[in-house]
Amino acid sequence: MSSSTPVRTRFAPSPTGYLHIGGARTALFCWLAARATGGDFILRIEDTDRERSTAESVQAILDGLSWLGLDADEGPVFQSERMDLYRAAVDRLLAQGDAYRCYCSRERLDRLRQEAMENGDKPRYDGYCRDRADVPDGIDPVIRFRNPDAGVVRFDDRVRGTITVANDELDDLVILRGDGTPTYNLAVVVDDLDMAINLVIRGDDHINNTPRQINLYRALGAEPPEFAHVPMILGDDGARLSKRHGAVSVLAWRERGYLPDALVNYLARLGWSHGDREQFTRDELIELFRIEDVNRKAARFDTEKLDWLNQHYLRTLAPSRLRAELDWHLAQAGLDTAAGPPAEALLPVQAERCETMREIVEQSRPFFADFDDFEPGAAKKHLRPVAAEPLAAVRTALSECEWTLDALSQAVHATAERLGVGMGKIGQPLRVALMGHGSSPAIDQTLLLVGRERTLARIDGALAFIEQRAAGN
RNA sequence: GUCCCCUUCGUCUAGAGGCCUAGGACACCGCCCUUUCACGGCGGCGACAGGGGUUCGAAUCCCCUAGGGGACGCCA
Repeated sequence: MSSSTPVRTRFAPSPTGYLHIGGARTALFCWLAARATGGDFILRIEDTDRERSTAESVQAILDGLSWLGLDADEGPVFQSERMDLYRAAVDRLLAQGDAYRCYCSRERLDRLRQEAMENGDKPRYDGYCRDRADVPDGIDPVIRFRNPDAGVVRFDDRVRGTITVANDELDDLVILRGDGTPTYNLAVVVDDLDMAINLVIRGDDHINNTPRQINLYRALGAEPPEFAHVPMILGDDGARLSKRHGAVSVLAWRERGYLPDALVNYLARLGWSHGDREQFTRDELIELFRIEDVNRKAARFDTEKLDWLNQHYLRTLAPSRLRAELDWHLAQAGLDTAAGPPAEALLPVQAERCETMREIVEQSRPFFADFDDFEPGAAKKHLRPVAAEPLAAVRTALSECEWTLDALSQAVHATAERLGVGMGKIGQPLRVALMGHGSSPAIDQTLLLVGRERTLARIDGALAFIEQRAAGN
């Protein structure tokens, strides 16, 4: 298979939790590999384990993928609905003598494992039931695959290179449980075959399963597809990603105010690169992505770099593309958008100074609702008696001012000039009066967004605060 | 323990024998810009895990050591 052959691949999560960051990146690589070659990206839900699979998890995975914009060409296909296929494969293996019933108890298997460990061996099934003649009563046997005894399994991983494993390292794996449901290794092989997958892209924790699966493919009379094992993502402390790291779910990053385009760019760049470039649009990724350019080392998730990318997209993406996220966050924050400036006015001024959508909304709160108190530090520094005169003066100027950016800017500057004070003496007190704290967009922008009525009322409030505090002292 | 795999600045990475006194990005530190927070501009700090080979020449090839990870389920 050349690097330009259309890739037919799949993302196959098991619905036992949310779509986490590592799974999302695997999905992204699958999607990119398919899109880059004009191939197909298929979603398959691996829910053969009925105990752990839940409908909520399926939905969470779908939601996560959809938010990221990773659309599937086929699926979701549910393994739980394809049992006939797996049983047919098992029957075939049984008939061929490549599989057999195993009646060993779990106790015996545990003992075997324990003994092997103690002897410094790799724990594996000893093949006790391989040629067993008697059929014990009252036991639902499992079906095991008869793994070849000799030789080696070799495959050329598209990212790892050649990997070789001796067959005597492999044991006879269970392919059908006692309850008649297939296990992972059987189901993947049967499905990938049935779906005509030609490139399996998955986490490198599956490298060890691959030789067994290759043996299964051959027993089923088929050549295995190609494989590409991508490295995993670690937490910022270098440890395997877990709940302990906070946001492992993709959707949790949405809540924190990150953009799908930023996360996609960041995830793509984690383990993949194209020269010195850092920023890629989706189309550029599709154009430049090649699975063999993925590197082999597990990478740490670095929120600070994501922050940088997120701000980049906040500043450069077309407003139409940002609007859905903005509205979602505005709603999340519980702001009454009718009580403030139009939402589209926020982005151009806030994106320059915020790294996340959530921050934009939080920083914009005073444009939509009144605040309760002045931030103590800012008030102490800027709402002092000396600020009263400039504030009163600027209030007068503003009350007569046309509410446009130019006019507002001029009104403030003219007031400063008339009083013979620097902008710092008037801009900061005004800012604190309007926002409750000392940071906001440029003062004219701030005035425009706060609006005339609120501006005048808040200056009055600040004036009263100054007076009250002076009296108190 | 056994097998498989990994190892360039704090982090993500470029690098496929000479272009490397190892490049970029994030972070960090200065300076500049600036009415705030930011943006931006300029500059700085900072790495080839260690040891042996091969070669005229190695971050790049080979071996060993060390460190790290993964797998070893009737989980996926």
